[in-house]
Amino acid sequence: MNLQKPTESELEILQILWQKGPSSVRIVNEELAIHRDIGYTTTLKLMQIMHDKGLLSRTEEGRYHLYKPEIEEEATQINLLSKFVDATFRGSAMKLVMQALGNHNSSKEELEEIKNLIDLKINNDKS
Amino acid sequence: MNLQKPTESELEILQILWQKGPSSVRIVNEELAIHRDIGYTTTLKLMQIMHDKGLLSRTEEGRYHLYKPEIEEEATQINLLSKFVDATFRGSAMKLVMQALGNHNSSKEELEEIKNLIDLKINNDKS
DNA sequence: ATTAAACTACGAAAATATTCGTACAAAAAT
DNA sequence: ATTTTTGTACGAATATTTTCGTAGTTTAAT
Repeated sequence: MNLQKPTESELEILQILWQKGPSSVRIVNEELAIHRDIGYTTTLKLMQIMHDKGLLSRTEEGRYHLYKPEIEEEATQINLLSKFVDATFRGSAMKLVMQALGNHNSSKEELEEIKNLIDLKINNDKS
Repeated sequence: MNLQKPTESELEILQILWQKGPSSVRIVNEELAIHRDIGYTTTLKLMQIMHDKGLLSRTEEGRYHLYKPEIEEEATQINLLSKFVDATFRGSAMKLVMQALGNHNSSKEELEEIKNLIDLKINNDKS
């Protein structure tokens, strides 16, 4: 299995690929360039490294390559979240949740959704 | 203000100092050494660098130094959390909360506490 | 009064991560 | 047919973070 921690740059690239689906280096680079200064060959090199590591697979489409993630978005999020909770909240997921709820505006609908999830958990624990 | 992102090692040290209060390099090093292999001078250097950056202040207590954090635990958590949500959950704090609730066992009491927090938020938004 | 132990300071090596230049190949435009 | 554009490959420079060795100072122990 592949549960190594991607670097920050790698995560940026993964996000783009998870969002847009299999993409060429050019597409990814254009997306990255919206947020920061980055050269084409830098993106290329990063994606080649990720390919070497097995984080991305690729297929030749004519003269360019299409890259796609080899790790799943949700599994990766869970993995990173668990490390983040340990490092930043000394393992207290509850503390993190409270902070997240306290510091972000969220709609009534979202909040109700979370309440439902909690009720579900409470009821599950009963049985 | 000081809201630069501490490195992983720096965060480990901050956690120890937040937890145990002002401490000497030796104390911090002993704590770090529980979890991983690390030499005394490595910890010393890290703490000196953090002092240079203004992350830690120190007082001479006889022949050694007592270090203490110059940034607050909660403010730092909020700062890191916001960056983490952006990088890992593309800004969706709700997604993060759901994952955190879904993947960590938490007591009925804690869950009730969160429900209360949510109700509070919902009512606040009404007024 | 020597020696050993517990410190700090600091340069520099090692490990990681990021960035980019240059070389080269293939396709598209002129 | 040349030139320009759009790709890949890859070595190497930079930047950042982590690690530690060595030197030197002060205190404690023999």
